[in-house]
Amino acid sequence: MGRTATYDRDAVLKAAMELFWARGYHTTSLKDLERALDMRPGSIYAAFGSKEALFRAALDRYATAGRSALEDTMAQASSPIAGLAAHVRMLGGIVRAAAPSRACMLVKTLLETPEDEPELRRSVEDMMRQTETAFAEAFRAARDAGEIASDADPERLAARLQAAIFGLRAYAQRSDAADKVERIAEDIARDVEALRN
Amino acid sequence: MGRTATYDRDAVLKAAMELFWARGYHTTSLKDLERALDMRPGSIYAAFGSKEALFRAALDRYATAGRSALEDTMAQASSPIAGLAAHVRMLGGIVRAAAPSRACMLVKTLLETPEDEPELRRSVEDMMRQTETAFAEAFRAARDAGEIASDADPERLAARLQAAIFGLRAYAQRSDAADKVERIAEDIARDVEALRN
DNA sequence: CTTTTTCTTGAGTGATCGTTCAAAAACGGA
DNA sequence: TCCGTTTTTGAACGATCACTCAAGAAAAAG
Repeated sequence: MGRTATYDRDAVLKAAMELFWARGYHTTSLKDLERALDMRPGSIYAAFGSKEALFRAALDRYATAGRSALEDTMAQASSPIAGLAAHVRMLGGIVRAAAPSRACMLVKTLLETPEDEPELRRSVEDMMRQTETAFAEAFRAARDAGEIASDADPERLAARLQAAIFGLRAYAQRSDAADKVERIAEDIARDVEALRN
Repeated sequence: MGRTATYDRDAVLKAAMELFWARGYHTTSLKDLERALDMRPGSIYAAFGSKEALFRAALDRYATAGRSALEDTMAQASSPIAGLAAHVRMLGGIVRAAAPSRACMLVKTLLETPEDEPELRRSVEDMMRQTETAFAEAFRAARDAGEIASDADPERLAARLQAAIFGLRAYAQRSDAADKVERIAEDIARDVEALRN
């Protein structure tokens, strides 16, 4: 059956994701990837096809992990609003965590992707929309359960929350933001909770 | 006195700013700049020294223009809070305006600058701090004038507002965000106004 | 007009980019 | 052990990167 691969595909994808998340797409060279993945160019191309395809796979892994983290938080929470608030507070902890970057990889990609890369652009926006839709569903559930006002607009609240999170995490990228980020996250979380009847 | 330069330095800087703002630092090549500035590499290097130096000059121009726009808005407003709210609403109009990008150039730069470019990073963060300080001064003036609560924390409010604006403009970079951005801006503006006594 | 000074031009530099591919290495099956 | 298959390796490729500099062009000074 031929030689068996020596690498763990998911571990490699994770390493690629962490490197791309930290450095962005254009500032990450194949040399950087060879080092981080401990693979030679031929193997990388046999496994993933191209730098851009690898990036997309890494980005997809990032978005999927983020969504499942949100799902877990929501499942553990006592109510939709409590879940969303807990999610925001968790994000406020990024300044203490040792993550590759404090900014969101989707936002970083959106901002560094000019309009001449339409496929990548569309992928990123799709992934953002999926998370925003999850927010909207939570707000809708909260409304239907009577937790928030019956005339609340789930889509509008979801867009606002996503924009607030984008800002929180972009702000967190500043090296002098450590103490302020948790306060901002707390403020956003309380705004969400303030929607309650 | 020798040959006189054929270009207008400020017009060139403006064109460079617009190109860098739209495409980011790493995705803008010298070929792109030659086209946008209508200058050959020798002239560009004689005038600005390096691609990075030109970028920094363009970034500085961007930040200065943004600050003076804020000052103008504040000067025209009937009160500090009214000025800040007007500023946010003006930013909500970026989706209709024909700007090089809807995202903030400072945020784009912060997110695409890895930690191995410390000087550029520090410049960007300094410029962000200047704007945040302007926000804080407005909130302090509002507090001292009795427009908002006497126990309000100007620095905290300023950090929160800046994060909200970062998020608004990052969100606005999405191609499907047109109708939502103005609503989000309106929400942020009303939050600012809601601080009033 | 001639000289002097400054600016502009654009071909060319070495380095690095993403990518390819022939050869070598490592496995399973017979 | 030998074969067939698959993976890994790393040198090499053309393209492009930021950047340089000798030569030409244009202005001011004499």
